Amino acid sequence: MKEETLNFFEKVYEVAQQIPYGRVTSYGAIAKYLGAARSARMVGYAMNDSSEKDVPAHRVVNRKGILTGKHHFSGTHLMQQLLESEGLHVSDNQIQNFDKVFWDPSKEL
DNA sequence: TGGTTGACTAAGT
DNA sequence: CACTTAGCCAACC
Repeated sequence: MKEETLNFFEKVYEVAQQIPYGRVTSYGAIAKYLGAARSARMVGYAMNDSSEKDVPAHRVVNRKGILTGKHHFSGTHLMQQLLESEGLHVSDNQIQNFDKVFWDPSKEL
């Protein structure tokens, strides 16, 4: 057995890792998929450990498509660069065509 | 056990 | 349309 926490956070990582390339989702969408729609804050909080996980945290933004968590990344624009590397368009910390690239786990899964 | 925290969201001003 | 306030809930100390 792994020493994984087996808690809410683990679920977040599971879903985040399933985000397809070139797509993004919101904290609330993940939280909702986990059955805790009102725990969107927990999702972001969980992403704090994403550094040690294989979680593409850069694909997770708030519901407006803004890179709210970019501040937690190593570089200032690392998160934006990662998204642009996936073919996304980011401007002023906000993902362009957010509704086009939005990936809802509740619908896709 | 209880209080603080936080990468959110919705509603109000 | 932009900023402020309040509600939310699980993890952490």
